[in-house]
Amino acid sequence: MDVALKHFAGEGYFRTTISHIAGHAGISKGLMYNYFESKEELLKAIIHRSVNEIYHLLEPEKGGTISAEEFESLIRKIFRLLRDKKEFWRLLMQLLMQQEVRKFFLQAFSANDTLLHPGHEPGDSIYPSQILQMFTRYFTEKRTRMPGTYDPDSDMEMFTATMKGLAMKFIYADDEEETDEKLICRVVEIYK
Amino acid sequence: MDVALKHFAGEGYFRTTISHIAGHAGISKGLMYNYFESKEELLKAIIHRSVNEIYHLLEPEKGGTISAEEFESLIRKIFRLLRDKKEFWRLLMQLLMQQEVRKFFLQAFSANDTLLHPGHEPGDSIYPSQILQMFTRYFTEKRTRMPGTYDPDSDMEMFTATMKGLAMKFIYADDEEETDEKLICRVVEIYK
Amino acid sequence: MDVALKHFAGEGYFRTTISHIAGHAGISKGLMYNYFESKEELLKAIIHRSVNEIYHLLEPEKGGTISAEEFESLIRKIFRLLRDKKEFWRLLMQLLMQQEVRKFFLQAFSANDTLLHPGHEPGDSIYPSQILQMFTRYFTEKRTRMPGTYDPDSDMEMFTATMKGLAMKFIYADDEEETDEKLICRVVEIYK
Amino acid sequence: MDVALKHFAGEGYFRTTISHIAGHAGISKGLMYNYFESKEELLKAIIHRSVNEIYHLLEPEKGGTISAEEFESLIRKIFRLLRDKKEFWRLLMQLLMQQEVRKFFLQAFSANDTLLHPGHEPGDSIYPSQILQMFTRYFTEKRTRMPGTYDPDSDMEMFTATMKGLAMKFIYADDEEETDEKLICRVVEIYK
DNA sequence: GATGAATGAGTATTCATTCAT
DNA sequence: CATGAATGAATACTCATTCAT
Repeated sequence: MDVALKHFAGEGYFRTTISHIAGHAGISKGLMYNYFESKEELLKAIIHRSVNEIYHLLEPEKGGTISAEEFESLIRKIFRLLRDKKEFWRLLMQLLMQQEVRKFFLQAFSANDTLLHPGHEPGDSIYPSQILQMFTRYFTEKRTRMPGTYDPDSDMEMFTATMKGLAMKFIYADDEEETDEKLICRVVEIYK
Repeated sequence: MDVALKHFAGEGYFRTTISHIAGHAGISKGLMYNYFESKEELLKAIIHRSVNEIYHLLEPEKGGTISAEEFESLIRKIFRLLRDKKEFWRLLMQLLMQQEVRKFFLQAFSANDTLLHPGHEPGDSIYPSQILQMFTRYFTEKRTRMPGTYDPDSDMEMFTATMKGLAMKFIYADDEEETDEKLICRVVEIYK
Repeated sequence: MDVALKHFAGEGYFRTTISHIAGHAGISKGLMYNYFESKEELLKAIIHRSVNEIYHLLEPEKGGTISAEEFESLIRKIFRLLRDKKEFWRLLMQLLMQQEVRKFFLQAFSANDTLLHPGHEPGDSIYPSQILQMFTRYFTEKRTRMPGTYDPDSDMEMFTATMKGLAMKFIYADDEEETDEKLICRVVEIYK
Repeated sequence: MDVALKHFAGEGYFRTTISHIAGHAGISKGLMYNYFESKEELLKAIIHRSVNEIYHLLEPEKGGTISAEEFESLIRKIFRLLRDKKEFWRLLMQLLMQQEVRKFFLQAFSANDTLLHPGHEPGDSIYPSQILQMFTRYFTEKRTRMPGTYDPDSDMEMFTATMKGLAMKFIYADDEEETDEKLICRVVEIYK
């Protein structure tokens, strides 16, 4: 699965052949099919695993509202996740480029879905949408601290966009730059 | 080329077959090869065309420094470009998901390259990097207006990230939302 | 289709590879897939064709009751069909050895089915069951000619069995024996 | 072997995988190869066993000529055999659909062959051809009882065909019908 | 005896590409 | 300009068979 993820992320799911993966993994083509019923099943298994890991790491964030400190720590956690699972995010981005897949994920995104929540009881785990709601709530409550013309919706949108842009930057950075720290600080500074 | 772009963008370059394109375009498979030497040539032709169109639209922006008004109009131009060429950007994003392609574009990005500058004499046209340099210059000069702790580099990074995030949002929006205006205003407001 | 039928009938559907058929037909493997979507589709096309031919030959037999002369001519027609389409019958027998296929054909046998009646309007063509019914009627009416202990049901069963046994003999006869004439005469003599 | 026979007979020898048999037999794939050298060996073992059983049941019939009573009892024995070993006959039929196999069996049929006479000394056991010869003799001698135009050869052929047809009927009957009795009586009545 | 991980030759199928017409 | 028949290399997948444990 590690070898497969690496190649799926690098060359793309379709361009990567089972033979190629098997070869690089040091096993035979046939053995691949002892473990995974098909190429697609292999892909799903990889996604399952990564999604599971990510959810376990984000699980503590569950719960309701967050303080400014928690906001900062959550953002740092997210960026760490982007770095540590670079290959998975690259694969995911690539898959999301396909209309069909995009639709599927959009649907699975907010609901209790077995693909995104494998092995969990409904209600047990954290959903992507929960993270988003947390931020929405955070910006809404921020208004009480910052009266005046402050607009939570607009802030949420800008924050989301900036996070996405930075995510792209981090995911596709080839080297292990340390300069990101400044950017993370900047995000926290602006949106905290 | 229109039909091809549509399907490349929607289902992906690899999943789209020449037969499929020909069928939807109402011509025979064979005729495709009268116009384009190969599937890859077709892809390049599509990219050429779109890049050309985009460069023509951005050409006036060439030249040195820009005023605050020009900054706003440039941003609006960019967002218009994202909207109008949605399918091309989707295709481009998808291609950039492949390491190999990414490397190629990264190299072609800053230099005078035939792929990105087809039919143009070297020096004739605008380069992606020129647009970026323009923004860099804009934020550097902004310091003269905003003395104090203002950091141009950091602003440039945040601006770039936000723009990327918004670009993603606009490119993959399925419907023709009009609500974007508020976001564009916000960007201008923050970074102008 | 002729080459395919020959090999399907001889070596069996599963043991016959597409490559083998293509090779013997003097065309490439790929071209096979221009004509038939899959191996199974090829099989179906072959069956369609033969079934069609057979139905056209039996069509005049349609209609209600038959005289003793018609009985004899029908039997002769059937034996001619067995001889002329030997390969098709071998293929069919072979397919019917599979439970699954047997079930399918049993169902399609008595009803208006597109597999067995391709290109025909419902009611237009003759059904296998119609031939059987014809014989049943024939034996029933025979009682009026042969009063006493004569049992039409039993005669029908014995006749059917004998016909099946002779069919097997004819279908799997390797050489073109002419000695069959005597047997056909015997059947007519006994059951007429 | 029982499990294998069942699946070979139902789905076909080629479509039945070793894994499938092993799984249904509750043992591992590997263990199969401790017992049988190959899939083909397994097939042969199954045939050996069944052929042996059948021969043991028919052994008493050996010897020269038979009376009318023995004729009837032999026929009943044959039908019982068809019923009791349904699955084996289905498998055999299926194998005989292949030219190659047909040739092989045709040759083994009349001679002393290890496949058909496993564990027996030459001359020890009964051969299929002996049964046929017995019937031939029976019909020949019948002429002494029925002088006139009676033709033993023709009777033998019709009898064989009818038996084959009935055999097919019995082998492929899904349910355990009891109505066959009437048919058996009819055969005896006609050919005795 | 028993397992199941491992192999590799084989098979159906796809699809970009060519080319005679 | 236009067609579509034809090709063949590539690819996912299957399955009988082996073998270390």
